[in-house]
Amino acid sequence: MAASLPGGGAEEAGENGRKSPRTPKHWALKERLAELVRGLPPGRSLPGERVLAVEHGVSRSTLRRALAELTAEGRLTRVQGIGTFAGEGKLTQRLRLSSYTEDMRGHGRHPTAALLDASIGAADPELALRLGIRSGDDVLRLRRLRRADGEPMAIETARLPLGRFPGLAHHVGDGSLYRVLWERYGVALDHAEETIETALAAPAEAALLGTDVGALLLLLSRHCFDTEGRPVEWVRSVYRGDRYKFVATLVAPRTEN
Amino acid sequence: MAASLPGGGAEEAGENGRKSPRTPKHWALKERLAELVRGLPPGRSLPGERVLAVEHGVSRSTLRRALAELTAEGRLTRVQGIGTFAGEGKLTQRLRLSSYTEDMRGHGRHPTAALLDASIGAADPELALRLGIRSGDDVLRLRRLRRADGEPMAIETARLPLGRFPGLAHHVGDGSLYRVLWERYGVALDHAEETIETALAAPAEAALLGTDVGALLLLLSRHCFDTEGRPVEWVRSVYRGDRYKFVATLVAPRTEN
DNA sequence: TAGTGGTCTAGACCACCCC
DNA sequence: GGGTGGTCTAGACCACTAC
Repeated sequence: MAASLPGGGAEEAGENGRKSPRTPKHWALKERLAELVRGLPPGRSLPGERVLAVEHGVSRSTLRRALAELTAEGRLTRVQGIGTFAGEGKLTQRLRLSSYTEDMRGHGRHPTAALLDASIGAADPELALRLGIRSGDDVLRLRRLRRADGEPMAIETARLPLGRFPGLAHHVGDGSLYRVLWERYGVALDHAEETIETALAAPAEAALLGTDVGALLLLLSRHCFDTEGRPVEWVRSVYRGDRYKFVATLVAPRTEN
Repeated sequence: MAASLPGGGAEEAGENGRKSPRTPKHWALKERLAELVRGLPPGRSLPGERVLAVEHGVSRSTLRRALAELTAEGRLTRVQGIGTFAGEGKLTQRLRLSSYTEDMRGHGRHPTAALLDASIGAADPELALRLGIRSGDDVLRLRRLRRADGEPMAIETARLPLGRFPGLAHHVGDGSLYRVLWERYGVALDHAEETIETALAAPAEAALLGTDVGALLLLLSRHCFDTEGRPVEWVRSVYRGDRYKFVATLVAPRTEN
């Protein structure tokens, strides 16, 4: 199978005569490969880059750009030294307090959380504001790597005001932090403000998540409050954009027209 | 100012002797440029690519990769034929039913919505399932381009079952669709399920949004239901990932321990 | 050693905008 | 014409994995 792609030049007249947007070669190639991948079962391996480039009549760089886009979309998985494989599709996680474990179980996946780091530091002014403490106060920083069936999925960095939770560092493990807050300190979470945006993987994150540097991430920032309205923690989580999507239920305001 | 970057080769011993992740040149360069951009007011222009590449002792390709990452993060804005400029930061939109207009006004922005297309087609099996109709039934497809202060921000494609809303195509304009549904058909939205994931800009989307092909997007899919639990519309929206973030309020379940 | 993917380079050429 | 950013190429070299 060969057949080379049309050049990047303008062509094809859209409806009405409105000029259609230019389609770069890498995008046309991406769509062609997407069609190919669609017919493969997840995990099935593809030919090497050099072979694919020749087969489709493009340079390796152009081929790599198309593959990078498919990888970002979760349609391919690539491992250095091993090969390129058909992707597994995205997992859906509900946007709510304390949901990772249940959602993964709901998908028939085995979730684990490894504590990467638990350290104490001083709050900078911004963090102090968020946690309702004074700049310089002690803050406990917990860093976890979440996996599903052993596959790295997300990095979660939580920060809590240590003044409210003395000795907390000795009580955290791989289990539920919220359970510890309730059982040892009598603090229950009430609500949180969570923002979602895109981000790119820094080298350290890429290493932990097993992605390339610059890979697409979903960045979730969660600001949690207890039943008295006091801030309890500030969590920054990055999820693999190629493996995750989030779902929320929206309710119409009562005073709707 | 010059000083070239360290090569991509392994080096530097991290703390403890744990091997630190390799930092590619483009990432180191990105961080260096990010520092530079941080000191600039939004809209301030940067030197051209060729100049920057020489200044930092890298090839134009590597420089471009660093600039692409900064652009994806919203820290730079680039326009072909014009130049590269410091970015404006991200806007925050609340995740709720019917919020774009109010949220933009809340930011002091002037929101507009242009109707790109209103057409009638037959539902494919998947869409029919979502809209609670039979495959092949008429579906109204509405496509809007949303802007803030004239800047393209999102493309919204809504699909509604025409059987429930006869003549709807003649009553839609640039105003609120939900208002029309209520005033002419007595249908009020009750709730929706909204999923959020990442996506890349196809050529047509890139042209409308003024981004490059392959630019980072946030893809929101909204499935709306009326007060009787019947599906009312299916909306697929793509927002510029470099300009947007979303925020939701999460509430703890009552039975939380 | 030989395969895989990942990085970086130098240079050609194109599309777009403004003068 | 001469500036900007965008695409594509050919090739060198690196890092990782398997045998």
